[in-house]
Amino acid sequence: MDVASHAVLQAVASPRRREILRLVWDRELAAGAIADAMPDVTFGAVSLHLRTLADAGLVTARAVHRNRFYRATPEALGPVRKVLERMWDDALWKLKLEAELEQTRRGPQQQKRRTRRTR
Amino acid sequence: MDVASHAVLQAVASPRRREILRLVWDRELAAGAIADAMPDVTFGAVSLHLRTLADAGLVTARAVHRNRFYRATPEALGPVRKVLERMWDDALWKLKLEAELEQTRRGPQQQKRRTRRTR
DNA sequence: TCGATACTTTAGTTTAAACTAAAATGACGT
DNA sequence: ACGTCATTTTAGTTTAAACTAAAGTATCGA
Repeated sequence: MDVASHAVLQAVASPRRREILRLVWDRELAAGAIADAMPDVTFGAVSLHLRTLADAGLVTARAVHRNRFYRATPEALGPVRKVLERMWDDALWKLKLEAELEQTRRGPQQQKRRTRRTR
Repeated sequence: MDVASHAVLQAVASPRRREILRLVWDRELAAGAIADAMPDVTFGAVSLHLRTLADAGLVTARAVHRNRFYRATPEALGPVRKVLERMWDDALWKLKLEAELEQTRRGPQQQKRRTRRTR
């Protein structure tokens, strides 16, 4: 599980981002048009989701005049499919996971397999 | 995108749960053994993750004496793979998404495509 | 160069997720 | 019946994500 695949999994885990992804799946659409298609959320929020999707490689942007046209890059889902398929036989997965976790560790302060307090 | 697929995507989006999933991918393991393999998190936290994974259908539990043995059910990843593959041509996906979003909507209070304030 | 348009970024708030600590549950041995 | 063991659940806290409002950036037309 590399960093890129993690970003893709994170991206598609959000219903909101899947909604956006669906809109630009088979056509190019300007950021504003995407926001208009989602009346319950602000333009700013949509823009942030687009950035998340772009960082994951799930969409690409093309600037034309003042517009930025977004479109899905379905190829990006390929690697993830493979990750899901190969989880079980990837010998390095565990090690990669550990490196990945190191950045978000929190760690317990006291209790760890605590013996029940005699009351 | 049905509820079940959403649960699976949510479940595998977490590095911690992928770590657990990896541990029980090719063997049965008791909840305690899983917790022991993850020294930086409490038993309670592991148990909650196991529940999330079980709700998503990614693991199944088997009770033996006082132990509960968990094991991954790789078949559960099949539907998700298909979802990722078929996103683009699933005519119902958009409608399903809308139903799915209705439960987590927040909605803007004022601003929506605001005309810039004349200063 | 000024103002409008199209979008992005920042700052701050609210909501949800992850986690800990401790109490609760349930099965077993005695 | 009681205590212990393995695990789950609850309650409360911390961290991260989603969102809004507003400011910032860049491009275009007049």
